[in-house]
Amino acid sequence: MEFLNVSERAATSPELAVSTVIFSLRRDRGADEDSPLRLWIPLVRRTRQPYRGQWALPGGPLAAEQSLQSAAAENLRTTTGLVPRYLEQLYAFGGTDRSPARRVVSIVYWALVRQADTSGARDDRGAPHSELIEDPNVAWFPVDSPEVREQLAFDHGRIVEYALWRLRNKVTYGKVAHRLLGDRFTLAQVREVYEVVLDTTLDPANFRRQLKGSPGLVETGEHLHGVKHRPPKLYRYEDPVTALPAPAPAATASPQEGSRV
Amino acid sequence: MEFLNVSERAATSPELAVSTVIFSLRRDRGADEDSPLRLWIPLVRRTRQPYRGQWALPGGPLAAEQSLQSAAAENLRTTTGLVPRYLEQLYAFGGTDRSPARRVVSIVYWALVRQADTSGARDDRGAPHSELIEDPNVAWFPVDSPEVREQLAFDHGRIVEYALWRLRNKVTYGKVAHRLLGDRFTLAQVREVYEVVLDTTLDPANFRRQLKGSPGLVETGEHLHGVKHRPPKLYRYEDPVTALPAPAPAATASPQEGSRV
DNA sequence: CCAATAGTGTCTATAAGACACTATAAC
DNA sequence: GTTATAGTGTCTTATAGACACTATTGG
Repeated sequence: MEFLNVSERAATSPELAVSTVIFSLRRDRGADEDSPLRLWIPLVRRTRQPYRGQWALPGGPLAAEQSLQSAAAENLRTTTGLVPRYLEQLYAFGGTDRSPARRVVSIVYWALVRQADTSGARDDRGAPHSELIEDPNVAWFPVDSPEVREQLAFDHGRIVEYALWRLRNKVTYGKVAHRLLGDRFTLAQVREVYEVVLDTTLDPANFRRQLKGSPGLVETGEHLHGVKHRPPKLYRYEDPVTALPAPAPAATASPQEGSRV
Repeated sequence: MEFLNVSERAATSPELAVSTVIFSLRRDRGADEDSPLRLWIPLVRRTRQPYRGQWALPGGPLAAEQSLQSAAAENLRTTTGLVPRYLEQLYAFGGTDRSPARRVVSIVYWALVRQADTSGARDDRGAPHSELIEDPNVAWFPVDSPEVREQLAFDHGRIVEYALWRLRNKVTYGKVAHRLLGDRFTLAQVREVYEVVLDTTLDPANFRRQLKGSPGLVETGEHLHGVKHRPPKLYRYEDPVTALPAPAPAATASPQEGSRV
């Protein structure tokens, strides 16, 4: 019942790991403009037992002097070569039967990276999208693919499912959708993110009105050209330093997270 | 980058502890019916360094084969002799500077226990409320007392603040208020819980309408007597087995929690 | 011109809040 | 009877959704 008085029991305490569910938007490889946009996550192939050869979330043990969030960011950088546009703690998974090997408690984060940035790794057919990272044991999969839904190591399938639920919630009630886009975006692009994430269709007129009412969204004065119809306005989000999102828990829903790193 | 491949680094991994913020409603000790209802939490006085003599959240190291949730429930039982009416994971706190001694990652839960049940310990003036637990190092404090807001060990003050924010959120959007009451309750009692937790006043008529529209709430057919006005109806919540709250993440906002243990 | 999407206006259904009103107990 | 709270009815206002309509580009 003593708090932090733990040294004498250290040997019996479970191991601690940090993993990250990283979401990004991509079109199928045909890459024609009309192919549907989907949510993808990067996975790492396990090279040891248990679950050797199966895909798992990027993660690893927590180093002695590393904060949880920076460990998650490092998962991301190591796997994708990228920096997160959004990073938030998801949950601590601590069931005693999570692994057939030694017991591990996993603190899981979830992250958003922008569309174009996903080019840093190979997709599931092994074709590299760029030269950034060439690890054959890293690949991107659609979240609704059989590999993700049925084949993941450990309890990672359930973890992804929960992360997806959380993402949908945040998109609905918060304003994280644009973190999957570039700095400047049209309202239609934001709507498409909503539609992909929530797997639904939204009325363009009503969506526009609602989004334009949200604080921090400003017109850039620029327009997107090259489309075969009226050129839409480009928007951005105000620098969060200007419109500070409230200190500590209040609006963030987590004490120190929700950062645009 | 390997998941669960941690044995060789075990010695450098931080220690793992579980703590619990336990909320209950009580009136001030005068106990006359008119004294205001407030939120209280139990604290444990530290008997060792660091922060020796100061109050801290109940908690301790995670045993090797214990689940996170059962560790939290055990915090609760050991401190208060009670079983939680609601128990949910709050957050994993893992800053490297949380303790002047060895680094500890704390997975924190929050719990609700019912009003009458808080009699199992002493209050801050040392007067025991029952014979259940007689530990002089355990006491209940109002969450808005200086001891809780300014004097807690480690980062526990911020943790309580965040737990309070989460409680307010859950009360607003979810239906946990009745977990602070007995099995049968009047709508006015539920409203009082809302008012205490959210620190506001609510229109009785509108609150009633809103609550009666919530699923699972049923009349017992009984009335509360002994009041000096029209006797209010008593309600209860339907057995959650009958009205199952949805499998897994969906409605719960957490994968395995939100339980009425 | 047409096709396609951007962007506006407006009607409706629903829900939240304000608040008047009736009902039933203790005294 | 009075007082106090239980419980109902109803009006106003804000908001979400449906959907018609105009605007501006490429071809």
